[in-house]
Amino acid sequence: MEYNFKSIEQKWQSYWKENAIYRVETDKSKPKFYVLDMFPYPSGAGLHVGHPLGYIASDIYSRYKRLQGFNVLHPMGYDAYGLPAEQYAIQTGQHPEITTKKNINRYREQLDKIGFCYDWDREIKTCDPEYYKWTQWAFIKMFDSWYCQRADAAKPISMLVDIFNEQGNAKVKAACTETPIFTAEQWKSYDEKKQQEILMNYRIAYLADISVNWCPKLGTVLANDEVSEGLSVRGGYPVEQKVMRQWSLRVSAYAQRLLDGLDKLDWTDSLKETQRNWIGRSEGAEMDFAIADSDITMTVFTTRADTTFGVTFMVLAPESDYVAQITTAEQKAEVEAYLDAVKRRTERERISDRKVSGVFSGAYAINPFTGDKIPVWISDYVLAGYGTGAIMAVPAHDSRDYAFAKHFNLPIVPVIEGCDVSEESFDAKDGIMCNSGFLNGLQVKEAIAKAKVYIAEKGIGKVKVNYRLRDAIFSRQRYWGEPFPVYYKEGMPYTLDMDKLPLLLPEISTYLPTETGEPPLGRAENWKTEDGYPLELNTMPGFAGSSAYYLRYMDPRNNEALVSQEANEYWQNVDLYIGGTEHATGHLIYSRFWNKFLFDLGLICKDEPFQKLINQGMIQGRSNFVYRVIGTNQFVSYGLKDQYKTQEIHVDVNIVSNDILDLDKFRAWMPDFANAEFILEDGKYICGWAVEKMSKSMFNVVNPDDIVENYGADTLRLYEMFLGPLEQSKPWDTNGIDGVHRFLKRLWGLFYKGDDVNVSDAEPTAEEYKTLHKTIKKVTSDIENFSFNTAISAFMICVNELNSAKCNKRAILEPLVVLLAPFAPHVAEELYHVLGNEGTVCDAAFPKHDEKYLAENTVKYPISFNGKVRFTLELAADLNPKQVEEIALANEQTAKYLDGKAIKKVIVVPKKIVNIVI
RNA sequence: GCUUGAGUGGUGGAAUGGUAGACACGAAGGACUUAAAAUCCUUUGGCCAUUACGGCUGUGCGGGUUCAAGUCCCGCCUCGAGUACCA
Repeated sequence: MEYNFKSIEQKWQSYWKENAIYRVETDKSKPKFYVLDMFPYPSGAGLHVGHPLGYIASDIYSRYKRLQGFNVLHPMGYDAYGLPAEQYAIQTGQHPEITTKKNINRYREQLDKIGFCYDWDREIKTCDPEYYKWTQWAFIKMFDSWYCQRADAAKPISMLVDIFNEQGNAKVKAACTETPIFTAEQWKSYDEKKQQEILMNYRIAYLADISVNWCPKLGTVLANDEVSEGLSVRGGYPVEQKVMRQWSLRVSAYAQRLLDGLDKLDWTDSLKETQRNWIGRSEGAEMDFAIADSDITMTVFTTRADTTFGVTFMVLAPESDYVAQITTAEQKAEVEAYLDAVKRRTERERISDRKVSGVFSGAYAINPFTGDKIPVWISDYVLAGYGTGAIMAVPAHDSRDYAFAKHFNLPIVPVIEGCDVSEESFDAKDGIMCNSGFLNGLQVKEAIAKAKVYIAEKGIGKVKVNYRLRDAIFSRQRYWGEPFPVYYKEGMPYTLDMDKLPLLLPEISTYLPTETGEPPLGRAENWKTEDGYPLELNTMPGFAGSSAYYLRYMDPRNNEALVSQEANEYWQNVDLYIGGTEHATGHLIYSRFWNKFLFDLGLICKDEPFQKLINQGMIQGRSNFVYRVIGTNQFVSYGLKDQYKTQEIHVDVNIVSNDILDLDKFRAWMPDFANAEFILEDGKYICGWAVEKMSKSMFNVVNPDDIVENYGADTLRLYEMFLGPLEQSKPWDTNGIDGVHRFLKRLWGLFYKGDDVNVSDAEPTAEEYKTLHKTIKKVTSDIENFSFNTAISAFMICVNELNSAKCNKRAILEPLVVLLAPFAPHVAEELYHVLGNEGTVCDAAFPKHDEKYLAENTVKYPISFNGKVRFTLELAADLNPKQVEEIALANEQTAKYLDGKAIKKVIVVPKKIVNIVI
């Protein structure tokens, strides 16, 4: 009987569905295991072959764990809010909800064909009011919380109010926006508005003035990605930096815990390192520099207090408040012109561009160590968001300061002995101090410590730990997002009561900002509370809904809580999380922050959400090209193209097979090519190819549906995994898929003779057992290591060996089928029943290998001389290294290769190699 | 720029510091077939040999450590991802 994947896959997919095979319930009798995929944003293009890569991997692992007796939670849902649906709505007028629903249905259809073991009863969508009720709830909790640094945890804001009432804020240690000191009496004397303003400085969700990329023409804020050279990518309109009042989340309060938490996680070192660098802890000092002839002092942060004697100028970020305070009348015009120019550059352009620019403020500061008067400059290489937005410049020992000093001819004073700063700065923290008064003669590290002590003693500043991690901007001037559960009374924000949640996203006529530049929600009618207070017009960003979604899967239909305590205590947190590395510094930081916040409130039991994390690589596209002879309608084959002047044109990879173009399909592909003529080689048109991003415009998108249609879901699953290591990015090339499809056919062939099942109950031979058990061993360890490609190779080797041995014995085939079930569940299920089993292969037990079948009698030792292998000896496996050495040296071939030379040393690596050093 | 990862045959890739190229695709040759498809067998890094179960060379580039390096160390080159409002 033929391997009819279509009927098999249909049959078992409906069986699984009808019998709810993959539904999962809390079951305290079994150990739990939680496997999660990063849920997708349902884009209009549907799934391409790259999307399921991680899902297949997690599916394999889930099925594996299940076969091992775990109660596996493996849910799926949709990150349904996003810009593309809104853009589409702006263009077409179609409500984003309709677009999103349509896309979700399409995704679901595509996912279903691949045979995943998701428990779809737990599906969530971030745009579902039942879900975003809890996103809004979490926001309210953050609004109602402050971060107490003594407890190192978030605490209720009511507790803070009590403290203010009793003792003011002098003794409060909080992660907060800088707030003047006040007493209890003063606090009580403040009116409601003033008190709210102060509390805002402490809230974890707070309003702040933030500089953003504002496009007046589009009436919206843009991401750095959406801006290029001062113009919006969409439309090409001017973009400027504008300060706007935005909701923010005090993520920075958690910087140290986010850093420390990494140590306990089972993530790759590189990902942890990325997060560490993103958080960017640096220990240094804050120092005050007085401005000459004024009572202003400027505070800077530095990690190199030791180099203060080398400070020859100061630099302010253009956005710094100090700029307006210190700029002199003479320099005012020049400074303003510069600020105006800087307004047109995004932060990223400022960071990556090495071109030096800046302007002198006219003011001078006093170096607190030397008493020298040094000029204060303004330049966009200093960022307002990091440190204090002002730096002390040490051109001799910082490359950016050096470039600036060279460009503007500012003095460069080295403070480390013997370093040459004529060509470049000396950035290393190494050497002995000079030109540095009381620090002279010290090692840099000692000098850093001594300078810090000096600064503290003299009251010049204080020792400080600074983090690069910034608070998350949480407002979006968009329609398609969660509305804030916030209303305004006398200009101050208040949150809605819980019983008013969810606050539903209102209908509006068009999805653009209003004429007055308000966000789209400004168009909503009656967008106010029952008491008539106006509601917030911004919506929440994409990461709002994706930060705690993993908790919701534990208890997705709970109306009383995000997750019940019982469900949370059973499922704990995610044991295995699979997703792309592009989320390393976004989602994976926000989620950890959000989770720690909920943990502080005692609502969940784990302070880290994702115990183990695997980043699957990105699947790139493999594009094909044809070569048109310029000015003609002739297309020349790849090998002959150099004989002509040609133009390279992308051609749809779906009409190309093994780089050979299907000429008729090509003519039918586009009207332009209907009359195409071809210059062939060997009667074929060979296409060129390149690896590029998979995208519609490159015509290199491969749809998983087509693969399933032509080869079946099991083949797709195996091939995606066979393509290469899970964590590496690699190009998709359908060409190799026949290999895994043939493997399934061969496996199938082991069970049948003609149309009849032909499985023998005879006892397998030792060889056959060895084949089986070595496969079990290899596959098991490969699954544990997420090395699915080599596991599939092991299956192939196994089937090839069984095929050569014409082995059709049940005792071999049955464990093999169960072993394969995580990878190719449909065919495994079918063959499991062919063997006469009842129920489902999902309830079988994962086979264990038995070492007794794997024992080797002999070992082949390569014998090498000075590392060069010359011949091989086959020796008994149970010899010890000494015996191996004796036999190897006594061998006559050894004597031949020694050629009378003396032996210096013999190295025997057991079961590996014998190396003779001569 | 900064952070982070990758570079091995015609292609995807394999290799706890121990015989580089497993497994698979493709290609070439052969068997079966009227023919094709499917299936099966053989060969397949390069160069030189073919009296041989032979020799040399070879993992982006340049150095180094080691009896032994694709693997470890130092310095480069190229490509991918992220860079805070794409998701």
